Amino acid sequence: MTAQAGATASPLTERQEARRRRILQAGAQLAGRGGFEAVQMREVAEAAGVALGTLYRYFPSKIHLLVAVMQDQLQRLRLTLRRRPPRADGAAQRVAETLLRAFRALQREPHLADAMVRALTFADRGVSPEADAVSRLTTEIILDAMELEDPTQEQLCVVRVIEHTWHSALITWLSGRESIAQVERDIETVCGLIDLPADPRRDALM
Amino acid sequence: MTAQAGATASPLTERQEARRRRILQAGAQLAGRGGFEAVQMREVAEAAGVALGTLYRYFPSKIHLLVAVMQDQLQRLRLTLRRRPPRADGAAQRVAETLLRAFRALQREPHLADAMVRALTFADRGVSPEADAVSRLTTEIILDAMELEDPTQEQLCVVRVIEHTWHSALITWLSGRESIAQVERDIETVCGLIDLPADPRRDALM
DNA sequence: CGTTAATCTAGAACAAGTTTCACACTTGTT
DNA sequence: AACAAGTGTGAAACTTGTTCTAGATTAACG
Repeated sequence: MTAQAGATASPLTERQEARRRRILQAGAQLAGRGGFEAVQMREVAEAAGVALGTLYRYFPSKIHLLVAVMQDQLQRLRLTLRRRPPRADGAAQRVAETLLRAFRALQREPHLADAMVRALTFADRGVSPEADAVSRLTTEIILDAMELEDPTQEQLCVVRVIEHTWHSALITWLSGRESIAQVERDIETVCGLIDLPADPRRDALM
Repeated sequence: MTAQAGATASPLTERQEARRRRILQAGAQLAGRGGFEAVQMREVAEAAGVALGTLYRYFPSKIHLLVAVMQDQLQRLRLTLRRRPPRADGAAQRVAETLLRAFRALQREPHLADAMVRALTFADRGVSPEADAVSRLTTEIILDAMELEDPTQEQLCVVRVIEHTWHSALITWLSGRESIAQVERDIETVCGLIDLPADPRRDALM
């Protein structure tokens, strides 16, 4: 349990910030070729110019490292989306467009996608905080697309289901069990939940 | 690539069938305590009374083994469901009831669930056929609950999305990021897709 | 039976994630 | 400047999945 894990820990000197960034970059680069298994901790350490022990001080496991890479990529995606938001009408359309755009981006780097998504779904309780950060980021990206200020419980639940579908569809695509077209249709299908007419329980909770 | 992998390979003698069964049982038992990481191949081999090399001849990796365990459990679940099918009215309700029942069963063996689900989502292209078998079984269980003879493309797509949600929700529950109640609501929410009227084409997304 | 191929066993060896240790380097404090 | 605490380094060790090898056992077949 190192201190750096949380965002609120000791503020990291400049050199440390640089090291962290070099490590993330090395990880992403190795992941970009070869995927999950090509990210070998010894190689990451060497490529980043740090000792193995140092790598483990910054990221206590390979999973932590790759989840952090994913967080990084998601933040980047979010900026891109802020600059060029989806313009379709209807929340469902905009969410679908957003995820399909993200999917297309991942198709350009399938190995990187493999490493990140496999790490995320393999993460166990020890990586909860970091995996949760990724989940929150994803949620925010979807809520941004919905242009929703104050989501209800039901809406949050729908967003969760969309996220589930997103992650699991990526997994099946990456493992060659589902085609790109199928993933796209899955995404469109699950986005249909957004427009689902109110069911009885909704009134009670609003 | 051993021959036994496919179901159509050489028919396995009685002793071999018994060995295979001992291995699966040993795997399930170790998984039942300790989860994924407690399933150590040396221990599985010892508990099953076979040499390590033999274990690897029957199951070419730990992932293969655990996916096979999952297949076994799913077949068992299916028999149970055949004997006592869900009786709610409405396909959506019956599917939800089925999955909630399965979820409750998994809650009784969370470690086993952990091992199986983690193995399934971690499976890469090399385990495609086996993972696909699990997927087909799950699909059939859901279709059984829907009491559907001849599913349309759209219905199959909805079933896929339900499966995605099911797997990913289990993952988040197992890693402590989502509560039992949330998983239950996710399942009920995604089952809402079943009753959704077939929607008009929309492919002008970019 | 005897032979031959396949299978099984025991155990060593290898690979990659993780831990540990002894030592050097920074950094903040007085 | 001196020192204490924390941080980084390099290398070795440890763990567990996986592979390999040499010999014993089994099964199939003449």
